[in-house]
Amino acid sequence: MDSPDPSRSKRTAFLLSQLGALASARFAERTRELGLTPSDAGVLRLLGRTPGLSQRSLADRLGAVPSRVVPLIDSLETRGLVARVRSRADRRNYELRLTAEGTKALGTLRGVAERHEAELLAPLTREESAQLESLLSRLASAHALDTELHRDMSVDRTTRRVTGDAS
Amino acid sequence: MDSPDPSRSKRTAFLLSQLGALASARFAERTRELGLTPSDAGVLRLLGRTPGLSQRSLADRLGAVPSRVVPLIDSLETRGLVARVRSRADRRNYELRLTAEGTKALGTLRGVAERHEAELLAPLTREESAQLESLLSRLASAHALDTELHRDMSVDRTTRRVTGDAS
DNA sequence: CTAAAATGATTCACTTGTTGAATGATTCTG
DNA sequence: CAGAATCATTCAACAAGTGAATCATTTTAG
Repeated sequence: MDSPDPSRSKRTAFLLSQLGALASARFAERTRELGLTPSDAGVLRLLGRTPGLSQRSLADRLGAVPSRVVPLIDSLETRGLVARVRSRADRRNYELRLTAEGTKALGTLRGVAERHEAELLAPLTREESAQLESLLSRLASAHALDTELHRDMSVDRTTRRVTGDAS
Repeated sequence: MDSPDPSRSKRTAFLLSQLGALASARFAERTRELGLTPSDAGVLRLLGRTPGLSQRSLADRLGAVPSRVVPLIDSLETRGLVARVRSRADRRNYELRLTAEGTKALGTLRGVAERHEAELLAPLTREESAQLESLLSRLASAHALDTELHRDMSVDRTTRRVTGDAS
């Protein structure tokens, strides 16, 4: 009717959403076969990189709320993958660490992630994959989706409190 | 420990998930300001392209289950954006069409989608954006994420029924 | 040093989005 | 015409996630 060229642009964002959903769904399938959720995987990865984290800081780095972390760690602890030990320095919080089993699971998970990536990028050549990664990487950092979710961003918590008072 | 190069590859899929989630969230924000959900937007877009669709075929193209389509259309009908008229050929199903208001909303939505896309791709040059679209496009079609969600795929329903009997 | 504020973990009630099974009306098949 | 299939609908159930309230502990201020 009014637009002679509906295919020009304006579908990249849509493709990004679709492919992102596909990637997430496939990854979820794969982790589910290991008895893990994607959130579980995120926790293991984070604790592998930063042992001794408290639930609060884990929540921050995960972009989650503390009350959500509780059942997450509960389940991992029950299955013997993560251990809660009270911090001797500050007995309010735990120091979360991977158990030997947890470390093993993390290893398995890395393999899964690699196969997942390989499958997803199979239609592209090595060069194209590298190009894609470079482009996505730039988008991610430009949009402040840093390596982990909004890293520290201690502003957030403050803001939340302040606006909480204001409303 | 065992891997000397943790940054080699294997994060493209992760980036894709993250950026996809970001794109979806931003789009949801924008549509919410119009009083629409992303699902609403999908329905309007589909009915704009294919008027007279039944709820069943709409569900198929949306990748949703029919019972989910009911409240979706209910809400759009209540707001006067979509009309249900009984098919004279087959009085079991409706023919769904956009009202004048619905068509207007679809127009607004197209503008929103364009601004959304522009904002998302702002960090890239025109060339790079085109490159990205090309790569994503190839990934999408290679993974059978065709323009719309799994197009017809009448196999799906059959399979579901068959495996339902088997289990 | 002690009272008040802040912080970490936890619980709980609640919302939201989604699903599968059962139902009624209509149409198709043999 | 009788039975199977199909469309729309309702409903109960479910998972994920959130915010508010609570308790123990630590920090801050007077």
